[in-house]
Amino acid sequence: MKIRDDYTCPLEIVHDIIKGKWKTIILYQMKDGPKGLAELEREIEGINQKMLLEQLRELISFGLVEKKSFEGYPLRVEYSITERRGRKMIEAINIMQMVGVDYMLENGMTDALIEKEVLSAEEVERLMNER
Amino acid sequence: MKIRDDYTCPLEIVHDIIKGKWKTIILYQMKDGPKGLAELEREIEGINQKMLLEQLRELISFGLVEKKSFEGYPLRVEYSITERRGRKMIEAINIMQMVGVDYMLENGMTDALIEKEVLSAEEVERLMNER
DNA sequence: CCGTATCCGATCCGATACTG
DNA sequence: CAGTATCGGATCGGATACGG
Repeated sequence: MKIRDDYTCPLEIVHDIIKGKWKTIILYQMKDGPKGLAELEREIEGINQKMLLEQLRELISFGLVEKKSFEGYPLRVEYSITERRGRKMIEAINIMQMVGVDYMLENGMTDALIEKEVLSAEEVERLMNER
Repeated sequence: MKIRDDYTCPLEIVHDIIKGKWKTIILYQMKDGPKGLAELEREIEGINQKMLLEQLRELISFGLVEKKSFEGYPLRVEYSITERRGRKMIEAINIMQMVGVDYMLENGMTDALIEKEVLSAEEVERLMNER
């Protein structure tokens, strides 16, 4: 990943930070605590190891994720959100999650939300009534 | 832009909604009121008309932007943030803007922030002290 | 379980030319 | 001022194979 030095505005940097299909999802998955690599790969539907490592490396280089390695076997590595910038980005991702949910509610994708356990049937019900 | 129907989570949709180099910047530029096309093109450094129209079309199709055309000459069109989903996304973008600023402060890009009038010299000073 | 390397099609995006 | 069409290089992302 090339780090440029001619950014014209902060949002251009943020785009570099979270661009790609997986970055926000990876961050969101780590919001409740450190995760191992295999764990992330299991929990994120459709990702493969190459993409996961690639994106994690970039997130680390931008100071949103920290990596901690443990010696000995079995090998263990923990990836986690950084306290300052990572946490802040999670705030934004939480809002974006709401926007995505809103879109899904509007477009009759409620079943998917319940199946994937993003929301309970009751929560979907409540949100639909609020709209 | 292809609209898929097999999204596995809300954030995957959001990624489709704001992906690309320009979407967040375009939205941010409209946060204080409707904008014409030429106006946006002038204010967003580095964008060209083709990209602008392309991205606006996608933002409209996802319900984040509205377009209003006026009859007669000179031609006039207004693009604006939608009240529900667009406004919500602006909340997230505001936070992302802060993350970008934080990154710039940490990496000695303060001059750029002041030059582009993102922040005043005083605000930069204050934020640097907070860190 | 963790990480690296390569290949290759899909897409993104910038330049440019043209219309109402 | 607003919008469309096309072309080609750069980048992205999925599959797959291999090494610590």
